[in-house]
Amino acid sequence: MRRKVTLKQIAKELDVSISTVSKSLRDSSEISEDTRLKVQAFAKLYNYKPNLIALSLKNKKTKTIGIIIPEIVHHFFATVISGIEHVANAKGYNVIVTLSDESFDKEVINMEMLANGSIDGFIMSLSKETQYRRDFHHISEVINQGMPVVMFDRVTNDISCDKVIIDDNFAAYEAVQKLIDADFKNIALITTVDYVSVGKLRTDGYIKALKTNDFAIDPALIIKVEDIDNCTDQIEALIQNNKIDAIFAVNELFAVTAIKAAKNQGKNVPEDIAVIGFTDGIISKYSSPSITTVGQNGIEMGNKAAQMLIDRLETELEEEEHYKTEVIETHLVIRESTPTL
Amino acid sequence: MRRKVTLKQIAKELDVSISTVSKSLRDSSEISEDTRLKVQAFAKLYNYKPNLIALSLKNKKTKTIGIIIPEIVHHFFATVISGIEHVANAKGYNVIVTLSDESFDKEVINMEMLANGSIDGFIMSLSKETQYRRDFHHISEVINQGMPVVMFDRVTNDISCDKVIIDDNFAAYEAVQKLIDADFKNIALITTVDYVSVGKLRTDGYIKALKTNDFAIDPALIIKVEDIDNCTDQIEALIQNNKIDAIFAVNELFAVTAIKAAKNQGKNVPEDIAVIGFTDGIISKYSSPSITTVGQNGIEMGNKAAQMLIDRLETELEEEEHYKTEVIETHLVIRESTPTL
DNA sequence: CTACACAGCGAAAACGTTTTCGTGTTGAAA
DNA sequence: TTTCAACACGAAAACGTTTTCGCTGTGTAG
Repeated sequence: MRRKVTLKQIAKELDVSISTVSKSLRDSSEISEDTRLKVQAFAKLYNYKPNLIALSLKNKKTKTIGIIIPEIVHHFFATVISGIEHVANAKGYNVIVTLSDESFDKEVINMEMLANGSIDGFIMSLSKETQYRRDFHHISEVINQGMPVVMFDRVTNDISCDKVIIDDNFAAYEAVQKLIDADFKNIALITTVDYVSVGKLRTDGYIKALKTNDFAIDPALIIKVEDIDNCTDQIEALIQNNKIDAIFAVNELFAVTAIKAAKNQGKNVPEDIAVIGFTDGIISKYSSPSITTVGQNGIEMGNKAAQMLIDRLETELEEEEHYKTEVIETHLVIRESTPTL
Repeated sequence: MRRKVTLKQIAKELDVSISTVSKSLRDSSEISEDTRLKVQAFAKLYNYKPNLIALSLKNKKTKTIGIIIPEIVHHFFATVISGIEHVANAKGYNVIVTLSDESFDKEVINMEMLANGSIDGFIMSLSKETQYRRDFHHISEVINQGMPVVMFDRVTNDISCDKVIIDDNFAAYEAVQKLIDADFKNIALITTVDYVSVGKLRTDGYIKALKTNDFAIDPALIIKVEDIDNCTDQIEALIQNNKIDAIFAVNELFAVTAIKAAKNQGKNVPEDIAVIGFTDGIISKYSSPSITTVGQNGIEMGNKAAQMLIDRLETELEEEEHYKTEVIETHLVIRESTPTL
């Protein structure tokens, strides 16, 4: 077992000083060609690689980005990580991932953990509980210490920092408008509880679309799901309502569950009920019928977020503040769960 | 902007030595209660937290686990990460995730990157290209430097280290046997190219089941998909074969694609063709019909892998070698794509 | 009164780098 | 022969910790 070799060991072996070794490896002109080549050869032989921890300590830069997301098993978050990782890697950064499990406490703990030197900046999406409690002190604290933060998707106005979002409200509005244009009259909404920021925004978009077209808002056509893991009953109950000819769901899961519920009740999608979902993930693509949905490009969000964070890290000169909010374009992905619109 | 406070600053402020501050904060008995309380109060006020990078350098332990996987947008890998992250977190470890994108070079680069001090040990699953080239020097090198490695799912016999796998061969065998028991006679196989280790093992399991039951191996019933992103045509062609009454697919994607292809050709699942897939992910659950599949518990694999790695890290005393291979139980998840078996 | 134990604290090394600032040697110019 | 520049290298500081060891002063026992 050959343990990793250090500058000190090379120095000792070649009977020169540590400085000489370091300089040789960095091709400093201070060192004679003789010594330089000798050192480099030796270093190559022993496969010397600088210790990144030591470098981090010295440079006060870790070249590492910390990510905090609610869940990694959600396809959308996985795509965002993928997006972040790719641009980070291209720029020489690593990525530490931690999960909040939608819990405020875990979010705080992980954040404090990473803030103590492990990373140069954060990219994060708020946990449900954090959004519910509206307690963001951990985030402002980190920002106050001079560590940049980029928030994506689930963001808050209470913190000023760089953000990457989609226009949830408008995207929902557009989707519902499509349904209205296709002459659907009784469009139901399956959404989340209001404190989930994106859920609320999408709900607002739905309402806006109805109002714009002078449709009445019928509470019987709207359900707000509390527990996403047990939404089936609630959704089945909704679909009992025979008035409904279309459904807008604020995520894939609600959409596919609605389709299954409809089938169970002998209703065909899209003939009897049209369905539009939100998020173009695995489910929408492989469901039968496949689901028309609002595509939010997770990869692109990740790319953008990483880009913004790294930009801020590498220009850190001045311009604190002057935060930007990037809006990623969405687009309706037309599939089989809607008739040709 | 209040930057993070260090021992040195506290020492200066209170006019004591750095050692005194450090000892006070660690409740050393060397320090008088007076000084101790004074220091602790000050530290709390300024929210002192030790710099983890400095600690890592000093202790030669980072309390961080490096993960290298081919892709994060695969649900299975996401669940494994989730499993790893949870036990790692519970034990005070962080998790760095890097992606190989199925590329040998990226796998090597990321591995070397992380090996230079950033982490205490690896958990990894081989990229396709690495499996194809059978070049594992980067891994043996890391192990040689005394850094423990745990491989999961896509492993190789060429490297001896701790491993977490499922019994792919047996699981496939069992699944196919179920189909045979249910009196299916012409069972097709949709698998990957042979160098993908788990694909090969599952293929072998299929063949074993057929042979055990004195079924002929019909090459016309077996396809090996090269490009997973463009498997549709190949699969549709297979299903043209009207002999086929059942299909065993080595992953979810092949299974769902087969079902769609069957539908397109007017064949009903499971009435005309039964389908069993592999991996119990999102697709199997939400597809219509939902898919009977071999469940491999990613969370559990992640848990186990993290457990094994941390065990090895924290007993590092001796017992190099003595590597274990843990086999995680699989189970057939019965759903709608097979008739009641 | 002497010796000694012990409490309380600080200096310094160590982890592995990079970089600034000397310092000694050589050769050439004056 | 003296002076000075250039060259080649080393010492040491710095990043932020923890820990070992040594030092000083006080109090107590002999």
